[in-house]
Amino acid sequence: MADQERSAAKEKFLNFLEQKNLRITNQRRAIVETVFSTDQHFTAEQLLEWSRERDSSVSRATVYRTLPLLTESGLVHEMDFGKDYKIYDPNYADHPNHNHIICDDCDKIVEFESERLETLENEISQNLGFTVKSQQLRINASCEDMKKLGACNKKGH
Amino acid sequence: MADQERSAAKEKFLNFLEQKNLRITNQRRAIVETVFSTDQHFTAEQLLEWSRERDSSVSRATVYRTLPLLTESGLVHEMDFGKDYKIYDPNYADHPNHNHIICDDCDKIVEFESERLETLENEISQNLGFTVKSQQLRINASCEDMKKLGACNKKGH
DNA sequence: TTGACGATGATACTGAGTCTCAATATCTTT
DNA sequence: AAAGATATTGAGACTCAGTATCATCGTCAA
Repeated sequence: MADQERSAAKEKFLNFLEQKNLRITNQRRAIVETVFSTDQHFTAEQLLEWSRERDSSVSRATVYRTLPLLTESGLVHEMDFGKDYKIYDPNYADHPNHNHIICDDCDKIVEFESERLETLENEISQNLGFTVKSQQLRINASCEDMKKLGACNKKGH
Repeated sequence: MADQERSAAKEKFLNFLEQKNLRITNQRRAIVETVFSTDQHFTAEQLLEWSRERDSSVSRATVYRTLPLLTESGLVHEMDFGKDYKIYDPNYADHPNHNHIICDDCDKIVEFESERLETLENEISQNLGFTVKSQQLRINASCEDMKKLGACNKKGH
């Protein structure tokens, strides 16, 4: 993500807070700066750790209170890959409706978008009497790298 | 699910246990009979409760130990809809690779299958250097029923 | 019947996420 | 700048699905 996109996202979130009559506190600033200074997916606990490096007063409660605001603003995407923790994507505004392929062997995550997929989803939903609000496609797969190395099956992890 | 399919699934699971040199205990029998006497999706806690109606000696630990065997056997499908508990589908052997539309307003869950979707998934994965092992598409939507009632937004739940 | 060992229930534990509440920070009004 | 209204905070208790432990029990083959 380019620098100007990062500060744009930060700006948008601060506006979002303002619109909702929510206050811009030092802790929220530290969290938001952390979120939009990386392209990586992260967990709530990681966000806590990183935010504390900027402002040691940031608490677990505040991180968990701020995450729903970030997703509500549309700038961050919450994902559940069936692990016992959620994963957040700070790069969401730039490519919404993207999906994930996860390599079961090496945990590599690749994102992709597909208009044909979206069209198909809308078509199927309409036939069943629904209107799509959001969707999440997860494909678990094995990747070429792993096949070249032989079936690794997480050995050595 | 027809009666003969139920007993077929039960039979298959008992064979599965035998093949793995695992023992057929009263508790496992109670759990398996519970699983294959319903078409409904269920949680682990529900399965515990229902199984105890058949055999009050069934413990939470045994239910949680048996669920991985049921999914490993391919007869039951484990699903994660982003809630803090998992949902199990005892009807999996009859229609694998099916997907779900969930009404955000009334929690209705509808299943569907689509060959076009499968084809598209394989195509996309191959282009990115992956081979599909499994997939899960979840569409969150609002259903016609809810729209007729006006935007309910979970009021009254 | 006996012995090997897989399976069991009770219960302690884990860990992500939520809730509570007294104290504090922010913003507005004056 | 001070005060008042109230949103926000951190610490820590709590929740709850799921896991681990361990002494005891049940199953099956010999």
